[in-house]
Amino acid sequence: MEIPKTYDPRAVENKWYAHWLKHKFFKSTPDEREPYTIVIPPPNVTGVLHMGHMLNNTIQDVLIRRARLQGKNACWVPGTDHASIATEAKVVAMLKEQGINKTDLTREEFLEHAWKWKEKYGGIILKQLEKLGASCDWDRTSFTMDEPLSEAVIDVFIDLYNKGQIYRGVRMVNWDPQGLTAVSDEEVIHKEVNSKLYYVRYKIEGSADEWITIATTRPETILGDTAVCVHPDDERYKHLKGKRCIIPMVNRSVPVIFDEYITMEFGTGALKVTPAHDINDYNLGVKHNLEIIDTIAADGKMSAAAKFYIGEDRFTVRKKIAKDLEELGHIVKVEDIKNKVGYSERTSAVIEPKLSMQWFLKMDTVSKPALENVVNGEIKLIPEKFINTYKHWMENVHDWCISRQLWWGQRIPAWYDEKGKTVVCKTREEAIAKLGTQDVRQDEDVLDTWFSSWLWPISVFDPKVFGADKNYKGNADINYYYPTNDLVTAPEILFFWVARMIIAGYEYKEAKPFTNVYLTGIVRDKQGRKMSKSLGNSPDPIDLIEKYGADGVRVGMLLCSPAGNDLPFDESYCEQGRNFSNKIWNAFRLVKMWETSSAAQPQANKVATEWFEARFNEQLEIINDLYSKYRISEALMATYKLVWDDFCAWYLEMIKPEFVDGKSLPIDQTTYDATINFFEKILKVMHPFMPFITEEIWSLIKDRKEKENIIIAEWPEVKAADKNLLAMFEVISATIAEVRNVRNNKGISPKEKLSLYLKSKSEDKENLFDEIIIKLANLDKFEITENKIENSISFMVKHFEFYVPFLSAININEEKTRINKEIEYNKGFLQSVEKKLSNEKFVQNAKAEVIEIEKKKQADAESKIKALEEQLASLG
RNA sequence: GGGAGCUUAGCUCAGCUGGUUCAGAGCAUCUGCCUUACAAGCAGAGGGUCACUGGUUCGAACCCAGUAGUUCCCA
Repeated sequence: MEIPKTYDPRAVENKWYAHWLKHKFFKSTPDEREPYTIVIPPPNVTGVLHMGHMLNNTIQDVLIRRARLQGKNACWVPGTDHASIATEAKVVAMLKEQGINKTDLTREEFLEHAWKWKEKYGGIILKQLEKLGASCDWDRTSFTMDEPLSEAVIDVFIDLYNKGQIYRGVRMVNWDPQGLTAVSDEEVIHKEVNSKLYYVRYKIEGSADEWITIATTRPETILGDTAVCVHPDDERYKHLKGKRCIIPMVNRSVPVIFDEYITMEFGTGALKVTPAHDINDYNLGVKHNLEIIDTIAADGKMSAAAKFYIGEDRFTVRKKIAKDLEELGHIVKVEDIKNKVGYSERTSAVIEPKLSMQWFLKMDTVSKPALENVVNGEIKLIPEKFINTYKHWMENVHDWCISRQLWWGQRIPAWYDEKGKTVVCKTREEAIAKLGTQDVRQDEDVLDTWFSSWLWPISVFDPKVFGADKNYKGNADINYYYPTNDLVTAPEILFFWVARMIIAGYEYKEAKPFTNVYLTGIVRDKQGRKMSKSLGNSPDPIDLIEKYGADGVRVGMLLCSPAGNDLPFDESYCEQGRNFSNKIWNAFRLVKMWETSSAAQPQANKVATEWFEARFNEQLEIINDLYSKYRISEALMATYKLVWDDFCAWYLEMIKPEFVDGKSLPIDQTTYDATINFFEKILKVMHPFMPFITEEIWSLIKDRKEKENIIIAEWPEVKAADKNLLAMFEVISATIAEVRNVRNNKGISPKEKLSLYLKSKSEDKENLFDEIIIKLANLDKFEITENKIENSISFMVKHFEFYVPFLSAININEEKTRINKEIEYNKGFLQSVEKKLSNEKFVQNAKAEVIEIEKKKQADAESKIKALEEQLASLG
């Protein structure tokens, strides 16, 4: 059989993914095994796969595949969320292209278009996950607006309303003038920007020429001012008590009020108060009973109440009014200033604080168990540093604005009669009965998308949990899979989503939704910028997969992703991943090429197999431990080194048969069998990271039965590792490296055979497995000598002293310098050890073991120096 | 403005309760090799006053205080 020299992932990956699907290896149904469950953070239905998804889902797949190998009933539930704002915006844009205005459609017509859009484009991202190898149970694919899940959302709204946790009220909300909806506090991104601070003077009412100067970054809101506020202790303004001033342009008389809220040092110490357009001003307004004049309409343009610039955008007006005030003589000065401005997470529009009627969920009581159970470790955040952030947020949590002025989403089940009387119930019929009139109107708004996805870990298994029947015990799925095990997500949605899922878990299942929350880093480009579509600095993951193979990209992603740390992504990591694929592929080619013989197993091969067995067990234990701590990138690195260094570079080289007359000699059957067994084991350990290539090699390395696939194989068990053997191998490998070093330094070809002598009186060389050293160091002999060898290069490994004799004369001076340097180093070291040991306080305070160690260091250094000095003397 | 974290080799990161031959790994770099598994490779090597300053200690990358830089969260 001819095996290509380089591994080609393309054909292999499609083939195996189809095979896994065909045999339903990803499918999970409750049984007697231990469950291992992950629910996917549902990607946005409008989304296409980006590097963040790539990282996130690779980690989930690694965890799921390993659990599956460990014999657990692994269930990874996929799905998408309906992303109300983003999707509605997409659909509106699409309709616009077709010449249709949203405002010309009825709600039902619009939703019909939206659903069509969803059917057409909504599945793209899930298809892309297949390319990556994601082993989700696709039969369980959920969507937050699926009928049963939507019903669950409505049930929850009604339930919380009935419990008095949901209320409706006029509040200052974060208004997105582009999306034309309120957004929650968490959806506002504050950014520092360069602004101007305008100093504007207002005339004191009834005075000839007395003024009060305020400072503002938003002069366009002057038209809505209903007071000017100063600090009661401010000497500059004490005389204005009881006075009023005149708002320019609109010529409105407003009071000068006094409040300790004011920072005297900022600006002039006098604050203009616009209760309709600033949350702090709003609070002042409530306190001082001020008039509220809403001068900015929902679309960010000036309303009729403003009286000027009606219909013009707030930012245009900012420039115009500054100019007009200047002309009227009201501008005192203008300064440059840096201030924070809120932007909508969804549309990037500048958020406008706006008073409006919204629905809120009270957070104080429902959030209690969610705080408690993270602080006490019942739910673990990985890395732990996020507990601080989480705690801080939960302790200062605000009520959650859950209504959105959109059509795409679950419509709020609140009904009003013509007088505005409100009932909350599931159907119009119920509402009619309760309100006692046919004339009922349902609330126009929908619920925040997170108000769906906070139920996700429950609703994907059993949406009926939220139903009215309080005695409902749950279906087989929820009782088996819940609580789920791990959640893998980005820290940016810790509050949006994670915290709220925990709240819902305790509220509706009296149990946590998951045990571990693994928070990944943010994928950044080389310059440290977050990868985003708008910056165009993100590679297309699908292109990367084409180029390096899914296995290569998976490895590449994980190599640079310690938990919770951002990862500055670079394609070269994928290259490293691809190279790793190729390495294991070629190891496979080598082994596959061998023919076997019935000859007895040579001693060297026996030792080699025993060593690798020990090494494998030692490393597997480390790898298991790293997994248990969710140190995934380190588990990968340990796996990488086990495969590349230990298996390929050492083990295979040790047992590799010689090439004679253009043909490999056969290998003995015992060693061959052991090697295949090792190969299978390392493939299993690699499989979570590199599912495709491991499945391919697994299928080729041995005759397999139908459905005998690595994806459902068993994770190897750790057996005791022979510590002595491992220690001895350290000496062997160091010896081989020293000989190779001699070659390199002296410019001797690797093909030229050398001799090696060990200075020893005893027979301890036997333990050094001479055959292996002879083979890997390319020696013609390896012997014991009682005396030093003339004209040779010497080196030491531990307490062993070696000689490599030379036919040609060696440069004595060079050797002397080298040995002297080494003596010097060892003497310096010895000195530091002796200094420690002669320090009374050290001897008194240090632990006995530590002192023992120091004494051993002393003895070792002394004997080494002695040996080196003898070598030096022998050089004359 | 308040809070949290980070700063170790050119890059990305390890370094457990302070104590094994004067800090480890991968990549990158340099040198030599196209040695019939792999040049997407092999063999070897170099590279760090552990951000800075001070303190505690017999002993500090690790503990404490301060300074600087940086990231994130909240307002």
